[in-house]
Amino acid sequence: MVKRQQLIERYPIPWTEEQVAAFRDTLLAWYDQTGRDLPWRQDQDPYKIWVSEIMLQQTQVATVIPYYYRFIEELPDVAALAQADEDTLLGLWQGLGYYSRVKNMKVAAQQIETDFAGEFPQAYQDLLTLKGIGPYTAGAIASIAFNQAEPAMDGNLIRIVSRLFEIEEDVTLTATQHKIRAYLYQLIDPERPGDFNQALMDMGAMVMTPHQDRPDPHPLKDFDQSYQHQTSHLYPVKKAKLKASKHTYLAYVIQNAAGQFLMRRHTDQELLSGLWHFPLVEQDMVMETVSRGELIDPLWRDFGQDLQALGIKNEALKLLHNRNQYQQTDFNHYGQVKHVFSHRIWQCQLVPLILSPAEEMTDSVNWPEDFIWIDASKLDQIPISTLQKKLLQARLPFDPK
DNA sequence: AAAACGGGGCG
DNA sequence: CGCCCAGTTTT
Repeated sequence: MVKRQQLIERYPIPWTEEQVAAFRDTLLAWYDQTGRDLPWRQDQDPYKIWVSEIMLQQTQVATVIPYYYRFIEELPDVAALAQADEDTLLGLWQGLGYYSRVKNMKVAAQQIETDFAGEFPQAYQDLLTLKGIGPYTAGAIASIAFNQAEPAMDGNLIRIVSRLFEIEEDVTLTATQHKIRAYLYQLIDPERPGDFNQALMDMGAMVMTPHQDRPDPHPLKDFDQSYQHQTSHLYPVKKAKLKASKHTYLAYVIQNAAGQFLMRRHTDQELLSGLWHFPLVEQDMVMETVSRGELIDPLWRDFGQDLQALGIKNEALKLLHNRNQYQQTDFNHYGQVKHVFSHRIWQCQLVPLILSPAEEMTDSVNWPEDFIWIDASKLDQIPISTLQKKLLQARLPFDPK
């Protein structure tokens, strides 16, 4: 945990004191006039703040309100929650989702009884020790219930600050969140920290929304760099996460009569280039049952040329057990391997084949350099990828070790 | 620091 | 149905 003073020194806010004061006044004036009047804003009972914050983590305000009333009526304080039985809790939570969180709340209530003598802890660091309370909820309770100048940094506050200052760094990075937290430390109104946080939450939910396509004038526009430049829609900057695309592969485990495996070195154009693998062929759909042809054809389509150059005839490739139809369950028996790259996910289905000795080889004229037959005992002498190691670990009808 | 978790809501 | 969300927990 980086200390507050360290962060402020590392990231001084690029505003004058007058600007900061004007920002607070503008924000709180808007909140006093326009902010939402919500049930848990009636008083500063930390228990009620806590219950509402946990509920709001997962559901919209309108949905939470009836649940909130019911919960508080049934379990009005920490002591009641600490003693509540599981069925009561689940009943009160039914329909909200994330049921483990209400279980965490009961654990936290018991922590309050045992670790804090039943007195709701006030210090941010103490709040963090409670099950289910992380940085956001600890900040919300410390500021709203106990008037401490702690930011409640949720998605709303991150979005607003990133727009105000046009923060170009990826907000998913820890360093960027530190910078935003540092700015919030300097912005938060020490006189009304709870209202300050709730004002920003309301602003984020009602005005400076995520999909703010048309940058309307808004109450904070004079403080909003992204409004001045009409760039609000560009913030917050998030890592262009190439959503990992999913791909299915058949991994052919081909063994000859001598017990050697056929392996292929990936070319420069491929992923994992230079490393040796069982021949892999992408498959765009997985079928319930496949005929021999449906299983062998993809291999032949991609590598038939090479296999012929190796002296392998199509007919010499036999499915294990020599069956014509393969059920999906047969596949499961041979195992699958999942491999995750940063940008793609490969699901590999092992396909064990044997090369029929009787019609095994013809003479090879020009041996393709990218293919070898290799003894299982020598697999550790060639460079292979983690994926290939996983394939070797997968359940096979024969033991490659 | 990154991944796992989690179940309702959404396209 | 599969993906996404937004925080906490776990590794």
